[in-house]
Amino acid sequence: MISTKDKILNEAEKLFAEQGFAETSLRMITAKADVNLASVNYHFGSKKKLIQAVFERFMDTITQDITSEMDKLDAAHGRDLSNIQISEVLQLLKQPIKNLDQLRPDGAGVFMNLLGRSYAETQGHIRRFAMDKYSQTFNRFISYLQASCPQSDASEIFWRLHFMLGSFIFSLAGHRALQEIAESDFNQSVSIEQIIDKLIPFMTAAFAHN
Amino acid sequence: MISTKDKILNEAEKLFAEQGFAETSLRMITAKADVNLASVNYHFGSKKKLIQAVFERFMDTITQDITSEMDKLDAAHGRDLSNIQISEVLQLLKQPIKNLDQLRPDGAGVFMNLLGRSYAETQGHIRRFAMDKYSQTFNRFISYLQASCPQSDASEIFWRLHFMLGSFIFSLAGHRALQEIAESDFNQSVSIEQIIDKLIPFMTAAFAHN
DNA sequence: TGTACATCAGTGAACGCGCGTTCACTGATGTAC
DNA sequence: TGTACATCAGTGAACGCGCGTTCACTGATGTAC
Repeated sequence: MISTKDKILNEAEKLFAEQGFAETSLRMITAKADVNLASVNYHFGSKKKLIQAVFERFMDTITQDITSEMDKLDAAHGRDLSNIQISEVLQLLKQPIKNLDQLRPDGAGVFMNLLGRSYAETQGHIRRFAMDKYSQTFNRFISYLQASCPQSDASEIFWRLHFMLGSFIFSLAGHRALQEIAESDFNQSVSIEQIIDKLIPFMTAAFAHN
Repeated sequence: MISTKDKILNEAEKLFAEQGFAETSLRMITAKADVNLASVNYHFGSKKKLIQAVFERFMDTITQDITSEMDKLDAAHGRDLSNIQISEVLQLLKQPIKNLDQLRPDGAGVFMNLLGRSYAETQGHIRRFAMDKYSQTFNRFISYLQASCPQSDASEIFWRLHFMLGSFIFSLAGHRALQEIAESDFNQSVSIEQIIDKLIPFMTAAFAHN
């Protein structure tokens, strides 16, 4: 039996991604989840904390997967990362994103939507919380990026990483609209995986320049 | 004297960009603009139409500027676009974005914020309206991109353009947060123009690959 | 094994509040004859 | 030039509605002695 808490989390996740945090009311969530309205405040305390819990569940999964991919990379290079390739570093993101997509229906799209909305948030309280909790994984990933781009200094890597983040969030969060256009204009049906497979070489070339 | 209608537009623009559409109430806007609450519905009909008007004012400006940059490019190449460079095509975006920034305080950030929020919108009604009204400029820009990337077919250009859009929107809409991090972590103060100057070569390299 | 009490998961109804919108109205300016 | 009427820009107050949150309560399960 799926618990009331998880029922709420599951429906909240979908609705937040589809409509945004402010546009989704607790009444919508509890109606879809078929639970009592007051149970949200019972289990989570407030709407704000529910948003954070939804975000955290996704982030925990993906950081774990990214960490295990980084461990694999370490093993493959025998801890000597001096001749690591950017393509390898970016490629490491693929499986974790694909896993998200299998974890739940349209998981990758939902997560990227959530991530984008969290960044757009007024007082960035999710961003700050994420920086705290996930900084270790984040910084480790940056160190691989630096190892593979010896020509770029730390600040340059920082900017490029965020340019890349923008592309990933924007094109995966809005993948449905893009897929529809690709379908109608070019008669071409493209999966999430294929989008990632276009994104990674595109970003690899961008990181490699200079 | 600045008209009531413009006072509303000016304040709405700022508040929408800072907090989002749903989070900004007509009462906040009219209080800041120092006009009567009912005047929003008098001049615009509804909150939804006000959002559209704010968006349109920015889009009209930037499409006009982009068009005139494209005219310049035509003139420089004597209408023969066969050996046009990607760097030229992307560079053409710089001045229009800079103009936005001078048009109003933090104009570029505000506009990119609005653009991002419009894309995230539930039923994409702004996206559809924009496609209609600005498709001519949009398609013309795509044709330059295609001329400069003869190795890529139309669908490939389409995907790359949206990857780029994501980077621009994400990093300019969130430029303040990024600037703060760059300041504190690298002791480096970066202007909007400098961000664009990092973005353009980054994207140029990405477009050029294959 | 039985009783008493505590904790947990959940519920139904109500709370006050801020929201977008509407409406009847005012006063200034423009137009027709 | 004067009068009548129409249009325009704006206003103050109220409308009903949906929101997040709270509260007193229930019933099941767990724990202590």
